Amino acid sequence: MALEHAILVSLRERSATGYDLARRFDASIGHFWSATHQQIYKVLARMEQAGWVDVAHTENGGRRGKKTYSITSSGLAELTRWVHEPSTREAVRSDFTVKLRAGLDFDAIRADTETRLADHREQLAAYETSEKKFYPDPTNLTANEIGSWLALRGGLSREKHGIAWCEEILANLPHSNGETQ
Amino acid sequence: MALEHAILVSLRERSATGYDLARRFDASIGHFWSATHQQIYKVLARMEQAGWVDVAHTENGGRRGKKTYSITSSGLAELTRWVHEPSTREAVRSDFTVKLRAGLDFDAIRADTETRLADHREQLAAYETSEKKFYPDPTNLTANEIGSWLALRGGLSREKHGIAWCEEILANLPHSNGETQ
DNA sequence: TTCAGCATGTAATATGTTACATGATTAG
DNA sequence: CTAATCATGTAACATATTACATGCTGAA
Repeated sequence: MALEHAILVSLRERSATGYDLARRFDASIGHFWSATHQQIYKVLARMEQAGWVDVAHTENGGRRGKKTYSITSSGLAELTRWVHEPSTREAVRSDFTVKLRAGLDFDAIRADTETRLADHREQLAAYETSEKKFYPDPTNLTANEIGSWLALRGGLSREKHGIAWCEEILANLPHSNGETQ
Repeated sequence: MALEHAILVSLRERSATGYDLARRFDASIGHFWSATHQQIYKVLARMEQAGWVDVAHTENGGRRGKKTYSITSSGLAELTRWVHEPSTREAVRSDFTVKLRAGLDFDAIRADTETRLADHREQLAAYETSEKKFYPDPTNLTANEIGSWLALRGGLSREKHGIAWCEEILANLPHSNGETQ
């Protein structure tokens, strides 16, 4: 139910094509909501029907024109309504933890954990760079910036937790030859 | 793709009916993989077709008998195969963060954050109780227990991160009267 | 001219949620 | 007898993934 709302948040920052949105979902917004371009196009069509977004067509001779979407007042009203709903608990689905819990091949888990640890470190470094670049003085933010900064802080915290957990796993996992039953 | 595998892990610990599994997914396994009974029944039927589980019917005069599922050697082979696959990055989908990023009504976000903070604290306390009860001496675990203990440690870490982030939000969120644009 | 990036989508499939439905057993 | 828990499912709908498909533009 929330891809719509993530798109509205993004369009409120700047109008965009479906393609632009897909790129944003690969980068900034993707840090807390993931979506593919196929899903985005489907949802945009639905949102247009609902009147939450307007479309500006750019005809360019060729067959298919570019479509630039922007948020309408009705879209903003919907976003505001939704922000007032208490948020649902996120469903936890971690296949990594299922694998860990299986206790079936600690060498495979170890390798997997090392990959994840490297990922987390890379992501943490990217967030730290973003924070320095966009929020060098967090004591002095506009109302608009605070939400984005706190979202970024959540990402930083999440990666740090992920790193600490991976390190704990690596420190405690015994070595094995395949099955450990 | 992993509900099957979460079920296999659970059945490997002890055979169960769909109903039993649903309860486990509300409790222990649910801490890292959530599923409803409807979804579990659908997937169990598919797993039976695939030969990953066996069914023992308990006829009890009445119309519908109880079905007790247990893992087969083929199911264990599949689980082992899957554990060796590198795990996929979990798709992040946090509607709370989308709301935060929207920057639209900090009082609503504050209330939401307080609810989440209370949830996280409750969950952390539950994990801490579990740890004391089931793993009083973590330096002395069997191979089988280590995976479960590390999964629990991940839960503890996740809740601690959640608490710290909520506290940071509450400390930094300004007060507002509705729209803050 | 070829390849990367821009730009839009359809189709098939998989997965998950919500609402609805049934009936047995057990504890108060 | 009545309510909770045990136990199994169907149906409709919503959401997301994967594979496929098309065509333009600009740089090397």
